[in-house]
Amino acid sequence: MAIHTNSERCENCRSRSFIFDLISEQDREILDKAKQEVSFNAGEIIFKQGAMLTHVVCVTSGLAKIYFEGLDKKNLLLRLVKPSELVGGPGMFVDQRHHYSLGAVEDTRVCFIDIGLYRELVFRNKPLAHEVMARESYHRIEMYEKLVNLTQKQMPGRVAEALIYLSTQIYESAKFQCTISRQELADLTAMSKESTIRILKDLKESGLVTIEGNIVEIVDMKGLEDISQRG
Amino acid sequence: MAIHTNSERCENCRSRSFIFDLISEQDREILDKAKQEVSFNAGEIIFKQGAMLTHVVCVTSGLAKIYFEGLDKKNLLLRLVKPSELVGGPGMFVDQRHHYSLGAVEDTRVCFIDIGLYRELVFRNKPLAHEVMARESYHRIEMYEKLVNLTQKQMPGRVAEALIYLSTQIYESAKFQCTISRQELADLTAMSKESTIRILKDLKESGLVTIEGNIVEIVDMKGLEDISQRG
DNA sequence: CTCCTACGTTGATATTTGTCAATCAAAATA
DNA sequence: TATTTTGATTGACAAATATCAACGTAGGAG
Repeated sequence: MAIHTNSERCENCRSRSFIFDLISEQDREILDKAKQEVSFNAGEIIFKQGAMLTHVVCVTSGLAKIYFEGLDKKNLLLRLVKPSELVGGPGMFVDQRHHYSLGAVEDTRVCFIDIGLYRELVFRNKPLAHEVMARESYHRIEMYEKLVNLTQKQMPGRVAEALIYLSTQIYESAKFQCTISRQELADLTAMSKESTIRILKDLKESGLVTIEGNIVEIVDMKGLEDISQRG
Repeated sequence: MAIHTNSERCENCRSRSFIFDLISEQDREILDKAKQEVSFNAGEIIFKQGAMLTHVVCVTSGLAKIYFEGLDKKNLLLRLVKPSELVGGPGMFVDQRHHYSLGAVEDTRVCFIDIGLYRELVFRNKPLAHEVMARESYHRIEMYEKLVNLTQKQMPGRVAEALIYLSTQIYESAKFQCTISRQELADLTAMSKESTIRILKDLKESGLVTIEGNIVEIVDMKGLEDISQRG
């Protein structure tokens, strides 16, 4: 972990958050000066469930995971976070604590934004307030769907779903280097690492995907969607 | 289902929503005139997943359930809603659709509030906006916990958890008449009806609860909490 | 270079959980 | 009253899934 005081100006940052474009000129100036860019190595924790929520975070490069630490050290991977995405944390308006952890999957850079400032920005800029509300709601909808996936689908459906998610939402390609580990894939689908591996093997043998180490290619997207939907 | 045009004034309603107390005098007047009280019989649907989101709903008497309709007609019961609780629906700021259904568990009365009006109230009254945000966030936190409960605990833990929830949050008594059916209890814990019944029997035989039909009494709360926490 | 550790993989086995079928009781209907 | 119908219950069984143990492999530390 290293702090970069001389980080880029938001204005020129290709991974800046949507918030920058929904606030006043003056607020942009303030935000630009206040942000703190920090880089994390793969595997490091960016913020930790239970800790005080002092900042929100914008990922500027790399890949991070939002995960919930459950029973017996078991983690539930809620979603992955790509550059330009803002991670707030629902504790912001509740108890000033983090209710999940954020960890670096790959080497990752993030900008920290003070929570007090962020809150002010939200209440000072109506377009931002609308957008924050909409995104909050959107994530809640995603959550319901995740809940159904994990409780009503069995393993092949969940893994198929996860592969589609990785391909379309995260790596944005039918063929991708899967930078999350098998354990993390297991945490994403709420199953054991061994079962995850076995299902991957099955999908491979069915000819729906090819897998060489962590290089994954979706060969038959239609077939994969069938499995995902059937459950 | 029957419409009551001459329903009580919000001002005198003991089950009015928190929103009434966070808006201006004039807005209270407007809200009072605009609301439409409707009563539903047990089992009836108040609004349906997928339908256009035209109103938010405040439960004024009875008991309702928020549930997600998943695969193969299987429902996931997200939470129960008591009088004075407001049910918005996350689609409000997204796609104007309901992303879950609301159903009457007992005979239930609700007030419908036009979504356009509600939105205006939220953006016109800052205290309300804060509160709505806070509640939205709170539900999201609950969601994470539910996700862990359902994916990481096994059946006895889930049922114990559900009974504690019913006792402390819903019926507010150690001994209560469980007005939700075994099927609904199964939907709440994401398991089959038969398994739910078996676990209830186990808990009864362990002396943690007594169950006579739908009268449930928690005898050993500590023991129940242990089972719930252990998973 | 070698050891060590973390990750991936596989097989055998045990546990958890769901499904199916039958029965019973209570409530609704005719 | 007789008749459905619905919800609750139980047992037997099958399917899904986790756990345990063993082994390989690749990368990092010394």
